[in-house]
Amino acid sequence: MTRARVLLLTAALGPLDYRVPHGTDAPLGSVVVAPLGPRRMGGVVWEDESFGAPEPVGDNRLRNLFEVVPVPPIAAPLRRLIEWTSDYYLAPPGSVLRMVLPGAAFADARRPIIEYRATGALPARMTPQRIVALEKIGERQGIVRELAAMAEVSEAVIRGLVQTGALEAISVSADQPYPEPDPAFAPPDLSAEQTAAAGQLRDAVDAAKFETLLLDGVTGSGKTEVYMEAIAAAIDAGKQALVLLPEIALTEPMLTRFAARFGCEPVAWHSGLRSTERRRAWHSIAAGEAKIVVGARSALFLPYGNLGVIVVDEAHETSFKQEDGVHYHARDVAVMRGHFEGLPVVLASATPALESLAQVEAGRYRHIVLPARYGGATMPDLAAIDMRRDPPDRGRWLAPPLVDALADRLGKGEQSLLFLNRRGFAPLTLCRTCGHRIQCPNCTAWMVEHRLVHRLACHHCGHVMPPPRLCPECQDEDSLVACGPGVERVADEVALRFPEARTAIVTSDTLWSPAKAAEFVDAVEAGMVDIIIGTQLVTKGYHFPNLTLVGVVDADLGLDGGDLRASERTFQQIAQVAGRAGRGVKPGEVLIQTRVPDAPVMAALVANDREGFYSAEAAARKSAGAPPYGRFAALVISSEDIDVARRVAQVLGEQAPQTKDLAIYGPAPAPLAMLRGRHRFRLLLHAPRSFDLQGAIRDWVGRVDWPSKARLAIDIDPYSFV
DNA sequence: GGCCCTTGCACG
DNA sequence: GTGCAAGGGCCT
Repeated sequence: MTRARVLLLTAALGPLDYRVPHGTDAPLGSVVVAPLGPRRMGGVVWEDESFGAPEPVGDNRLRNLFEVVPVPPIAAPLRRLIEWTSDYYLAPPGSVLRMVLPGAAFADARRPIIEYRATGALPARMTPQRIVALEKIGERQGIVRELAAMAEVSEAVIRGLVQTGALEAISVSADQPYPEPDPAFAPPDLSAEQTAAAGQLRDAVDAAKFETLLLDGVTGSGKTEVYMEAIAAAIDAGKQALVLLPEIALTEPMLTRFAARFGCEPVAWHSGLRSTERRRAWHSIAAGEAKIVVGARSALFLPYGNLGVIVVDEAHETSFKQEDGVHYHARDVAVMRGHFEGLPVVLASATPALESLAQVEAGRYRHIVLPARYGGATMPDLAAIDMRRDPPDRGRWLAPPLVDALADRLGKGEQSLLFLNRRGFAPLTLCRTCGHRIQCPNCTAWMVEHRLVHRLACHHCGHVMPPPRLCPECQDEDSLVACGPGVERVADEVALRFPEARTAIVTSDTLWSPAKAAEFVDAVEAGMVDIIIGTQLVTKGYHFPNLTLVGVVDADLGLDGGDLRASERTFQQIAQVAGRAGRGVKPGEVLIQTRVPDAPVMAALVANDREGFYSAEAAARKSAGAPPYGRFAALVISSEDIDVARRVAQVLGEQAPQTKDLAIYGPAPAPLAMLRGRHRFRLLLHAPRSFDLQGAIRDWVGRVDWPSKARLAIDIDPYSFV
């Protein structure tokens, strides 16, 4: 009789033993479906020695596996990566496995899926819901659930439209192959420096050995063209290439750039895919057929059949750190994947993370530098506007020098970008009469006014409400005032000052789909936009040659909050957005509005002194024992019942390990004391690099018994301190 | 005694 | 995660 130990797709369980039915073959790594109580559950056949080698269960308790799923087995290096991730981030292995095997893995790729799209025929009975639904769906297609989500109506409305013939069924095949990218399609015209860098990357890919390469080039130096050569080398060798991007919004323009270089679009992987696309992509990736995959961090765990290189673009971006579920950092796990799979990992950035530079210094990463912009473009001029000396008018946000500069560009027909990392119209609504501030009922956060859609919204839980006319506290009429600026308010000011200017607001609210993102790029490239007002969404990736002025509306915004990376993040964000200016023949100018022009980070930006900033920041981190020279972990205890959360946090605090090297702060209410209706208490751990932080946490948490109403989230190497 | 709700635990 | 059984409270 054959047994198989199976890691199931559930967070609650370790590996369980099953019987392999006669005539079935289930080698290590096989993807299987197993019985679990009354349910069927997916899993992977695993080594007996893993997860502390639990005792095998008696033969009499074994149940038969239901089936071995006809997909390629999960290879040993990926199994090791799953174990490592689970171990390092103290996450259940089943949760990590979920990222390797999403539902799409179990869907039969050969079976077509029925999607629906509008026929243009209108139903005899038109209801308001039906009108809205058809309008929102437009030309798009999808399964019933997706269309209902798109149209923000119930599935019944969609089914009704199918009944009346307003939507027609189309059978979509999920196993059509993707077109093959051609490495020789449009080889780029590289500068000498780019050629040298590309050569190093190509050699690393050809060597097919683990190595981490930090591709460090100023904004506009053509890093993308360089790493595309590494990808070409992988394809030449018959292998796959993975490119990780920090945001979904960047994938669409990147697909276009890849199509220009390789003759066809690569395969995209991100949370916005429809189920048919997801199924097709997963199976093609697992089969080793999808040659280039461009995706968000979740693409990192997919079971590539034949991976040759991983590129992490904008590798300094903190959005690579997952903040819920498994708290992994995709940049760090990418390096581990390279280690287990024996392949090179390229980290590309104009403003590398201090962590990456420390690895270069330690001799673990190879440093490849592109010091100059491509095609003779010069770096923009940066200057600070001292908001204490040159304040904007009352109730305005743009200082006179910035207004003058905008007027100048408008006169010359050049484009400008105003950067403010704040969505909506105003971050706070206040009652002038009683001082009441409108807060989210579920979170310790203010409701943010979004005037374009006439709503107040919580940016943490998504709660929305219409803006009240009366103060909810004192019932006074028309006493509520908006405090502080968001991008919409800056756009209002621009419209007031320059009524003739054509503006575009760019945030996740306005660029919520790939199509919208493409529309925006087209409009700017066609010269249909004079002034872009945007959040961090516009700091990266875009190349608009006619954009010559960047205004940073509030450079100090990221500095408060006591985050250990606040200075680094501010430097990176402003250097990145500054990099949008002067990418063509016309030189760029960057004006930074700040109240603290003497702060080291502002001074370094203006003096274009990256080295100085990094070495001062590194010294400060070193003396504080902060990352990358020391380590943090956060334990967040949460419950809907504040007393339960407080009590559990208390008990956990009392049981804390007492070790010389480990400092424990708290428990204290987390900075975001309530989130999505759950009260939160936090313990912050700080230790030197050499300390076994995970081991200590494992022992500690294991000693405390846990009431079912309280939840514990463990965040190793946290990036968010709320 | 019977019914409902909560809690704890097994699930191989 | 989810289903089930046991335990406790409370109504009839």
